[in-house]
Amino acid sequence: MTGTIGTEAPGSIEEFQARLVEISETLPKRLLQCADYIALNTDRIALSTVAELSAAAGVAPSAFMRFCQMMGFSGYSEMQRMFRETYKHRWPDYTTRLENLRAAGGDSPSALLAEFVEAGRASLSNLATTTDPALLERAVDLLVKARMIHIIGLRRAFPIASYLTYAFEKMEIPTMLHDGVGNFNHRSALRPGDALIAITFAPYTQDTIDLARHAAEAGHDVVAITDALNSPLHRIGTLSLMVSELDVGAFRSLSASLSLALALSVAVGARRAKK
Amino acid sequence: MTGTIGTEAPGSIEEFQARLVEISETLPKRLLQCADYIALNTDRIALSTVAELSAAAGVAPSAFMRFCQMMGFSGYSEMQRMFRETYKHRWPDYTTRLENLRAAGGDSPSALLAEFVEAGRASLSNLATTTDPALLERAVDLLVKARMIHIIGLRRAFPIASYLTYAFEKMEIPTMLHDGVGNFNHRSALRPGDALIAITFAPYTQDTIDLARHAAEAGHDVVAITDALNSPLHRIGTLSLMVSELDVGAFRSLSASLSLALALSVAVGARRAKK
DNA sequence: CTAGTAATGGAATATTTTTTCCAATATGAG
DNA sequence: CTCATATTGGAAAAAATATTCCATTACTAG
Repeated sequence: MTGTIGTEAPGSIEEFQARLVEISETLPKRLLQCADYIALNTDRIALSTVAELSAAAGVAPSAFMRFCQMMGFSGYSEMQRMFRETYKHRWPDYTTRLENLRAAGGDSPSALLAEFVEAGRASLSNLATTTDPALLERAVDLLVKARMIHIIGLRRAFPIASYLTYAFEKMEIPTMLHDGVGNFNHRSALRPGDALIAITFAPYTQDTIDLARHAAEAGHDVVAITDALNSPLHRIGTLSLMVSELDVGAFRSLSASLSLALALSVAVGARRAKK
Repeated sequence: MTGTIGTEAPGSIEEFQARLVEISETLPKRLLQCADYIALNTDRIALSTVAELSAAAGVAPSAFMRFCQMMGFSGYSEMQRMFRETYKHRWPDYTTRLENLRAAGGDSPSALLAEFVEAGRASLSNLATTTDPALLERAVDLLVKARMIHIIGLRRAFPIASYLTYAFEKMEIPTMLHDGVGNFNHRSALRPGDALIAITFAPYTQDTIDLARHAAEAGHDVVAITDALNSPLHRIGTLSLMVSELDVGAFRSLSASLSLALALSVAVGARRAKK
């Protein structure tokens, strides 16, 4: 038996890679094959079985098994678990985390700020990895064609609606924000050729849904910005853009939603300016 | 047996999502629970076991199994295989995906999105490292004491002002948003013991500065959220919190400002609830 | 209220995947 | 060349996981 005992299992991808380099020096042929393959295909570990990986690396499963042990894990499962956990942790559960914080008496404003910053960063990464460029492109197309752009987003979605309005206004694109002031019903302001951007997140706001439905039935293009597949807007809208944002307690940082909205509006502005 | 036969299994995430929406209409309670959970956590399928997912969705494993069949798969394994295959090709790795987004180049929507995402992430990191915990703490103190919290933030700062208002409202803290609707001047609404949160970034909005000055002169506590030392608010406010946000072209992502605002309001809410 | 049908949860079974073990093979020192 | 030791591959055992089946419960129409 070759000495492996006494070494801790890597707890992060960085540690994993460090260890990989370290042991590569002293590995026999077959195990080196494993190491080389893994060095190039680290990200396959989370999704593949030993059988698949060993076949791809050109070694027997049992050899691969030994490789895992040389890396400091008890076996393949433990190694895989590390990777899966890491990938899942991109999406931590903030509600419980916040409760823990509070329980530990750490609900100082700066601790809260740290949580919001974290949540915001995670939401942004997630937005970058899940957004479909083609869909975004199509949304821009619709809005470039529109004679006038109507915007609705109430309560939690209101900051986004208002920032969109600000951005369009600054680029001198005809825009109307349906803000509900005075409880006036402006739905008849939608004229042929107009488009609507509707924004709502769970729990969905009825007025937003109503206007979106009305617009869709009247034949307007409706670009929906919402949070999930089962959102009512998804069924109504001509096209829906999905943003999932992490909650911290009962609140959402909105970072991702705002970035998406802004990218959308600036792209529309740029394309219009070209004409 | 309920009719499922004859439907092809979804072969891509898009098809999967379409089918999910489609069947959601007709699903019984438990299966709907599965659908709702999956709608929000689609990306977990590739990495989790039925046992984990069903537990997370709050249903029995067998119910989850039936859900998979309703989706058109022979079982969970087949469904999972579809996701694993998809992810093998485009693994949601932040750096790679960001490059993909950028690849479209120029002012394409996805390249812009990448810019905003990056700017947002950088601004958030910067916020976390530059914010002074003691200052934040003092701001919270001021606001906890206040009889009523007035909020002003116009134009570019309006989304932040409105989200603050939303947050305070949800926590049942007496709040008034000075939004400028109808050009009414609500400055006399400031009563003894009230505090003001004033938000403005360069180019500074005159109305915001005016109200802040008025409030300060009348002896109210003014918490300023602004962008630089030379901001007029900085001289006026009792206390000012600084956020520097990166620009993308002429626009700002607002991620950092919103996170700061939210942390502030939640901290105030938490402290008030304790009393 | 009742019968009939659909939905549900849990336990039993089947399948896949991991892990261990051992005999066969290679390697290197003397 | 030979022995001692290290390495390897395959097959059997163990563990984890998916899937089916069925008794029980909840609905619904009459």
